[in-house]
Amino acid sequence: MGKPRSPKGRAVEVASRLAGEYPGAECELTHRNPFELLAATILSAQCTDARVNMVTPNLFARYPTPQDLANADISELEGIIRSTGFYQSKAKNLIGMATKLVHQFGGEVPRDLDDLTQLAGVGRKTGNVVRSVAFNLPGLPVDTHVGRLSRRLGLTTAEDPVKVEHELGKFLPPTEWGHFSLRLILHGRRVCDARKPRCGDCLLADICPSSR
DNA sequence: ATCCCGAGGG
DNA sequence: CCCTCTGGAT
Repeated sequence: MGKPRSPKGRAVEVASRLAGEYPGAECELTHRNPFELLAATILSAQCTDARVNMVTPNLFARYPTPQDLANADISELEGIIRSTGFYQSKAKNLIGMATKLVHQFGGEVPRDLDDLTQLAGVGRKTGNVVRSVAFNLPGLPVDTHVGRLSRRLGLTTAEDPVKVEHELGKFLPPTEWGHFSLRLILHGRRVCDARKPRCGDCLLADICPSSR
């Protein structure tokens, strides 16, 4: 098969190869329900999944339901999530998120992206994670990895994550968005590192404009 | 010094 | 558009 020359052609080829390499790519944030995933994803801002997974067992044990989290003592909550960074704003956001869940969404995590992004601490990336992972609905989370790899691979030139999301979305069917995002993240962590990409070990090197 | 599954506020 | 928020790992 010839080298894809267009961004769309490359995107389709990248998606196909990554699906072969990481067939069972899953969200690595520990969670048992949509509420826990939502909380874990809020904590994941500028923080590794591994670090989030170190605090969430305590968090979920202490605040099992939106009602419990809505009533949390903010100092105690800050202590539990402190090591994930940005802990003051994250604590405030978790309480605000849970409060809105209780009072405006009947204690349930909404599925609509516009509803999700109304919640404190929930932006487009977090909303799309919850939609795609918890509800198996169309959602293309663009985090730092997805943005970086998409640009290196020549799938987009946009820096704005929302623009990246919309450009990538045109290249693939909505049913594949979630897995594509997960696989780019996994590949970004294992091979296409932000500081020292290991192009020699990359299965995409022959179609990557940035490979050296 | 730079990066990690960002989001809110000015 | 910019800035700020934060700890931990490399």
